[in-house]
Amino acid sequence: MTTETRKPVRLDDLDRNILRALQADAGQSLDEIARQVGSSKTPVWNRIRKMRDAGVMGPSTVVVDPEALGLEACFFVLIRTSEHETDWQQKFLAALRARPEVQEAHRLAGEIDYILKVRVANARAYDVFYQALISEVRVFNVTALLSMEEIKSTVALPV
Amino acid sequence: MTTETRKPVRLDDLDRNILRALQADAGQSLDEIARQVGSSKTPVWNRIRKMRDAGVMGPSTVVVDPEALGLEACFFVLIRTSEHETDWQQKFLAALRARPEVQEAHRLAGEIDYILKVRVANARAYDVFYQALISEVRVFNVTALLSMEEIKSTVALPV
DNA sequence: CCTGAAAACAGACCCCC
DNA sequence: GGGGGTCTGTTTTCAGG
Repeated sequence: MTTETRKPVRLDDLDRNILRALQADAGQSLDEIARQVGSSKTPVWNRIRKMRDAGVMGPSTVVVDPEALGLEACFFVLIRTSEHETDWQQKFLAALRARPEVQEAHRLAGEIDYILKVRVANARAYDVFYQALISEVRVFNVTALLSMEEIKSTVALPV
Repeated sequence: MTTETRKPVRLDDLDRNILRALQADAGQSLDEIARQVGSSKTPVWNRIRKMRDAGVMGPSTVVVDPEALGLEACFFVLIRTSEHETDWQQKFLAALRARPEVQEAHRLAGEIDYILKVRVANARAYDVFYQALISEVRVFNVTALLSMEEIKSTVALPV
């Protein structure tokens, strides 16, 4: 069993400023971040380490342009189901996690049970995904919303 | 005026493997990436530079745990509007881009015109956001879907 | 286009304040 | 807990095959 790091860390202004800088560009040098937040190398490094250990931030990643990979279609999928047994749910979650085209999956409150964000090459590829999904698990109703334009997409949280 | 980098770059297998490694952890050393993809430092570095220059990948970032920042509520907002003049649209887009709690905004095909993903501290904070938004621009119908559980959330695209 | 070495650089850890 | 220096490893560059 993996020990989930769940320490309740208090973040002060310096921590938050560092997070902001790292979210903007994680490739910056410590000196540069230190300059931006009005501090010096060592404190910045100590806080980064602290926040990493506490699980406040995950590993750094690069954001890749989907179009460069030929992923030109983005769907939001609204799912209603009639099944709510743990058994069904486990199977459904496993299916979602296994599919790399699913970028986000949330269980919702209210009439709609789940929402997915799915990135695929085109409408045809979405249909392949959809058929595969409903063959794995029973769902009651599925609505796919096709994105025409990505107005905004950011991984940065307001710090 | 910024020159939008829009070169159509062909990515071969080595490029894609490098992207996969960087998406998993952008903090790895070149040697380690080179080892993973079965190549050597310099070629890996050349391709990274090429892809950066071509805009295939953006700057590296860190993924921050929303709960650590006290952002415990996530809403998907479905918006219908009756207004479709460019003037209204410009104002709407500007409002979305200006609000840091909006993590994603897409213009959709079909009955629903827009979908937003909004991260806030709690339901109260969402209402503040919502009231502010509808006071800035007229919308016809708004449905907010509250996320109960984030089943999956990844920034990594299938490469 | 890759290999290997050399130079510039930044990250990790120290002691002192 | 922050300031500054130092050592180590990494990034970046470049000559050569």
